[in-house]
Amino acid sequence: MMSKTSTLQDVARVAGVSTATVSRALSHPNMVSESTRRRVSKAVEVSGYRVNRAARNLRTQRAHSVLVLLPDLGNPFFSAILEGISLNLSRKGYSMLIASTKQVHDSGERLVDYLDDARADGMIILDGGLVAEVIASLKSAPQSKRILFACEWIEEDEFPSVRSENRRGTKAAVRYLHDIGHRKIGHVTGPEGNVLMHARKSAFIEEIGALQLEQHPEWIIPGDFSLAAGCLAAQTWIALENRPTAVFCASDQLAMGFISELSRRNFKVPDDVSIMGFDDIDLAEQFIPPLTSMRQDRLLLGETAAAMLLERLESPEGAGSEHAAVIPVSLIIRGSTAAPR
Amino acid sequence: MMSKTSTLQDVARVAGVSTATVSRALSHPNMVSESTRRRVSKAVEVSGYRVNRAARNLRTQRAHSVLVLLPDLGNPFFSAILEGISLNLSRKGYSMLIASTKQVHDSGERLVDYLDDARADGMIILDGGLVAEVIASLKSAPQSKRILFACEWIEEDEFPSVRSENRRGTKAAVRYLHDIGHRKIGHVTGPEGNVLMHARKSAFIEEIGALQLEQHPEWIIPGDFSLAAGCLAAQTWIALENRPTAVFCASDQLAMGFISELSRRNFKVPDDVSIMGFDDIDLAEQFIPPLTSMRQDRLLLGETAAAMLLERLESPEGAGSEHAAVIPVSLIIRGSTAAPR
DNA sequence: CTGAAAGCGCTTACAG
DNA sequence: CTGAAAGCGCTTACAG
Repeated sequence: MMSKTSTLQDVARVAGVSTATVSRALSHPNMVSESTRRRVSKAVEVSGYRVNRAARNLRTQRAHSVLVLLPDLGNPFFSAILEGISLNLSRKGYSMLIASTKQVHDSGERLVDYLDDARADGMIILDGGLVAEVIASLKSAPQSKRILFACEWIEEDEFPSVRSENRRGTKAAVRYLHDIGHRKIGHVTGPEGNVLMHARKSAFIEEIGALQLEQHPEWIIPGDFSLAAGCLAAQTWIALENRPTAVFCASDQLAMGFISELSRRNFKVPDDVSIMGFDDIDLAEQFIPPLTSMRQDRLLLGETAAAMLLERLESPEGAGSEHAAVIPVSLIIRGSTAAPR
Repeated sequence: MMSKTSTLQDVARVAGVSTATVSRALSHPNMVSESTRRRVSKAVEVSGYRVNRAARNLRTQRAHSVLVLLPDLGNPFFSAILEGISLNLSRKGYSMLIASTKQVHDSGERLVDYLDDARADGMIILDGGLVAEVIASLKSAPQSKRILFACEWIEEDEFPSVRSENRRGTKAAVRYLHDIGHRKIGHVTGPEGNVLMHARKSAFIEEIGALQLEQHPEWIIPGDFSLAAGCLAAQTWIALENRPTAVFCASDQLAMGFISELSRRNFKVPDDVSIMGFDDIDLAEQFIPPLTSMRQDRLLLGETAAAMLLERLESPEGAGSEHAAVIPVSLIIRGSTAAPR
């Protein structure tokens, strides 16, 4: 091992060939002879050579890295998605860059700068709530094909995306509650304006209609995915004269907040009301009572997002890869739901 | 805006100066005249110029990015730390690269490769559990000054680190339980071999000794920071003939698992036993009962780690920056602890 | 299968 | 204060 990292030149000298040959032996092994390949790899070992990525990136005009943009780095919901993304990126030799919408915005940077300045080849956006101005700039950018949305998306279906089965999952949740005997079913929604909130809420209403169940506007309680909103929603539920016997919450955090507040007010779940969530976060299983939920496969969602983006980046122009992938969700039945009394 | 990103050359042509001057106007504005500066910045605007990072990185021999290494990307405990790191990195124009120990290991990559191949200037390691072989390779590497541990660390104090007040926090926790009247205090530990586990456990034992409280080996229950381990620990506690009246858990997840299991077995917290955790994760406040905990300022921890690393990277060689920073913890008293009955 | 040479887009001594 | 020129470490037509 040398203390100064060695270059292609060093390897070439040791191997007694040109730098071109070393480069080929490393990147396109089948373009050189067997014996050359061996001498080069020996020389690489001896000198402890590592390719200099900055040089390679400059020469090949690729960054070999992808930016993942989160609405909020502090939100643990994304960690499994990141793991999936990272897994597939590293398999293909790409690095994963992380930034949060808020920080990028605060720093005055433009999002497309990451693409423009050769820091990243593409980006995966996990935030459907980008301000219109940013979206407009992304659309008009010549690099718009290097952008993919995951988990969330934006209304105009201009960018490819990967998402969970929000609508089917919601309908399956309602049907499940119906199947175990509930006829009065409420819903706590996500934040106003959010695409997931909208998908789940509209699917909820449709399924309630399809099952010809009672509909009351006050049974749809506005929330925002958070624990705190779940607590407030529980208070709203308690204050109702005519209460639903089951409540489908748009997220597990909502459901947990809802149950917490109920328990504080001496209501029992599922005896007094069945509560279920969406996501199946790690904690759902450990909650008291264990939470019935609609499981999102966040790891697979991340893996798929990375795979789709790389396919688009590496394929020559308009390779007919799919525009949207939908990841199946699955119903996980636990103790927070039961037949109405 | 052009469809092809423009280069320094383009800007120079528009501004009617040399590329050297454009470069200076951008990087060292006070090295050029006022009027030149203005013409250049106008030309930059017109051409939509963005510096090409790969070229700059190659030329300056810096990656302008830092690798953050996590034991497990799926673990939400780290998200706030990441946010802190990212905040300070982006302020200084650095990008944040993320990888997990497991993935790096699985892919057969060596950790130092990130430094060797010019992908990152330095790294922040959030995993004190690296295998000895990897640690040895890090130590012997010429780039060992570009590595910093955060949150966790490794026993031999060779690398600079940022950590929370694990020992003081633990002692303060025990003292608090003592202050409200407990004389029989137990502890659920983190995973065997973990540095945090060791720091907290040994501080626990010391403080129990200092307060001259009862000591029973079976009151120290082995765990591993997880919810599941907390459940098991509760079973162990239930099985004891002589039970502690308060239990200090080495993590909030442990405490939550402990309480969940107790509640399943019809024990009441804090009536039957006081339980407290360590970390003060978001959920602690919403738990039933709300969890008393020792709060770690994970955001500050991350910010400090980034600041220390950058200082070392940017300062000429052995700038006398501190070797270890310790982030204060604070006691958050909630409903899961009370005076013994 | 291999080598000489050009060039990716910057920054920075060096000279003026 | 400014410009011409070298060079960071690679990869890849091009020619043989």
